[in-house]
Amino acid sequence: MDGLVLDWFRAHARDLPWRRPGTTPWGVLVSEFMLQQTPVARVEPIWLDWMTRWPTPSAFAAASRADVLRAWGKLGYPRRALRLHAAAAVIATEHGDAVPSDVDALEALPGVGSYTARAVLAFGYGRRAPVVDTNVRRVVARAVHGAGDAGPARTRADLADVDALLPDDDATAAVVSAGLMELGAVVCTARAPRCGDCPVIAVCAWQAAGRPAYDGPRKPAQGFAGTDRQVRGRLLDVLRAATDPVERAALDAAWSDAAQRDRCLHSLLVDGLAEQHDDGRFALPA
DNA sequence: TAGACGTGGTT
DNA sequence: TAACCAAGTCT
Repeated sequence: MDGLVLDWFRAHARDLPWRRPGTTPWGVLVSEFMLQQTPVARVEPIWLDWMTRWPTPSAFAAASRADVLRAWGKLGYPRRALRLHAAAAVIATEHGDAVPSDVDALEALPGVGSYTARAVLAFGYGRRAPVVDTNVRRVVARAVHGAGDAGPARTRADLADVDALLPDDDATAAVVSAGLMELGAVVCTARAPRCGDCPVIAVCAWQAAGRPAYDGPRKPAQGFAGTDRQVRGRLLDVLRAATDPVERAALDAAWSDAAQRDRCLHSLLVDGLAEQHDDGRFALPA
């Protein structure tokens, strides 16, 4: 299966900015942070701007958190921006401004988990590493296990499944990893897989089984309207848009439920996404 | 370990 | 239209 994925990817890979020659491991790390739970189309312009502005970890670490959060814009989950900022500081001071190239050092960085660490190894350093994201888990669930979808993560088993698909050679394995993700992203999609365009259809266990429907547990629907996440987003939007610290009244206007608003404002302060000045006004953190 | 954590496009 | 989905991590 790896050979099929390899040939298909070489012929059909999307031209994404962070895949272009010359992208540094730092550029890859930035892209992976931004792509956590966020679609490619929304990441592209922000990533381009980011790399021009902050081409190295140390350059980025020197920026203020307010500048970082404004540059992050409405990418979502802004705590990722803060974690990337903290990770850059560690890289600059403890790793000589070079993104680590071993799993343990990478996973020790804030905001870097099992997926991101291996993605950096594979796409930043051309190394053989089982890269397991939601796309790859779906591809493996179908093509290897014949299931309709992936179901809950089985971390160790997922890593082993993907590891078994990778060729020995580092450079080739890295491309296969990119190919498996690409396959899940553009062909073996969650809702309406384009099996007619699939390079592994001849060896796909799901296809062979007659494409049975997924029968495992469904992840609970994640609401948004009315949640603290929405309120935090509203409050942060006010702070991002303001050039000067804002009065509490400006934040009060962003959400009518006072108790929820206060709770969310407090949580933003605790998370380091906002701060209160001595005069009582609020702003993005310095 | 289940749930929190942003945002917006698609079906 | 409401629900689903998008290159996860942390607690």
